Amino acid sequence: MEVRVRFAPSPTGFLHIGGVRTALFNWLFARHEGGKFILRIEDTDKQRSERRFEEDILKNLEWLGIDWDEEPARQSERLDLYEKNLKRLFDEHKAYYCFCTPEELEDEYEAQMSQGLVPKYSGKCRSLTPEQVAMKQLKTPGVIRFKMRDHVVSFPDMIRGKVEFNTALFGDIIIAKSMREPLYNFASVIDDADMKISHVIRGEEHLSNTPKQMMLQEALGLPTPKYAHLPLILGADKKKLSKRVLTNSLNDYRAQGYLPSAIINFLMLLGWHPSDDKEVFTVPEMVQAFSIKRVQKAGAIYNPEKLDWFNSMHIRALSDKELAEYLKPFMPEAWYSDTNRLLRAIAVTKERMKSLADFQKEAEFIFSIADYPASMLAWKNAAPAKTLEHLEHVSEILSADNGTTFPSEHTTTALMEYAAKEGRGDVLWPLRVALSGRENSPGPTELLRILGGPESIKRVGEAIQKLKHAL
RNA sequence: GGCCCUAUCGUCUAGUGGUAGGACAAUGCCCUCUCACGGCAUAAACAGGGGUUCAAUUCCCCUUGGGGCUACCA
Repeated sequence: MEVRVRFAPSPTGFLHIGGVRTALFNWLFARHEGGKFILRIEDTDKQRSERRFEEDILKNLEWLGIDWDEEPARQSERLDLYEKNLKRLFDEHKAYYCFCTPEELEDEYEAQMSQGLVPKYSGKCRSLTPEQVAMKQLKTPGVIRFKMRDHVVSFPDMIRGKVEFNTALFGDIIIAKSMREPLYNFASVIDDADMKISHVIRGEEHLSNTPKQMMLQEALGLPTPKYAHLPLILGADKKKLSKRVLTNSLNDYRAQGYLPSAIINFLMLLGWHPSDDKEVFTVPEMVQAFSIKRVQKAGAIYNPEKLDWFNSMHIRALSDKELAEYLKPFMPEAWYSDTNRLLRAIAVTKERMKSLADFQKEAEFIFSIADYPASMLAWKNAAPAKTLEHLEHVSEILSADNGTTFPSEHTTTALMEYAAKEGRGDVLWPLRVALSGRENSPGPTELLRILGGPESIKRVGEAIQKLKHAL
């Protein structure tokens, strides 16, 4: 049997972390098995569905590298199919119209609860068909219910093992608002069958929908796919990361400088673990290693610090050139004009970045030095006059450099010998501050290499002037 | 309330019928002119109670904790 899975988001909000995780596990499963990954937009809720959210979902999946097979389907464009199946249910007396008002239902439920019963719809208007409804010309819109057969449904969940529900506790569920307004449980069942979905991999919040959907499958003579219910991703408060909250949108992660592969790597390890202790994966390695057997059962709390770590690991795994491409939106255009200088800047800041957004502040001084106080040039309690003397000597060494690449080995050696003689801190600290204008920066030799001879000599000269003014 | 799922360091987790390993975070030391990186080290967990067993973190039951569902959302 061909493996066909689907990701079926409802476009009622921006793509968020939880959605990505569901999509990811489906995608990894499909790619690992050599199957198909189908995208289905579940936009039956006309009030809340918006086209911009759908576009956001597609755009971000694409950005993450989660690619789909076949043209994405939209449920709002498949109403004929649902209507056909709804008619069939009516013909076979398995569905009926219900005109109870919410108030009536609430009264009924309360009465049941007061008797210690489980509240459920009793099915008092069980026989109305669409024709009768049309004839009656009722004013209230009504809903379509499915006659739930009392039955103990049990199914093997690929992650949890055997799961059992008693459908007698559900009552007759509402499957549509009208013949052309299907609801989730119904539309989803029809589509999974129509699209020949072999495995339904979804969040645990759907676990209790499964028996309802299986009863619908039974009533319509449709096959039952295999089910796998993923543990939920929880926030620090242990509540599920809700799609209705606007935080955790992928757009935010993208804007904050997270790499797609880092997000995917992080999410994969949230609820899944390989058989060894490997943690940092490339995407092909993830596809290769994934197995649904090793998915966790309990919910996992989302830990942003570990995401940062994955991001820094994935940033380092990139070549300088690749990183430059990713960095493009995170730097002023001017920085991009000198490719060689940019690449050198990236090389030296690469392992200092937790996110792409860090690049600008880490590399800023390379492109233009900020003003700094003369006092910053002195190492610890060194006398300004002494610091000046060191810098002047360093300037002489640098100016004498006539090698092809700066700094030449001769220059470096001279510098280090001088530093060894006069005290490393006393010489290297002022040089480094002169070159970077900052208390914290990469080392002086690295800086000389990034900046090149003329710029280095210029900056040291400026530092000397600063000291002279201060004296 | 009912139904269902679930339970190893703070967090993500490995693991086995013979008392626990990794990672992130934290702390300390080393490297070092600073920061970052790196290296080394420390602290840190089997929710509780019953069984089964020579032996239980591991198997079973109960309790407790956490979560999900209980929509004319998905």
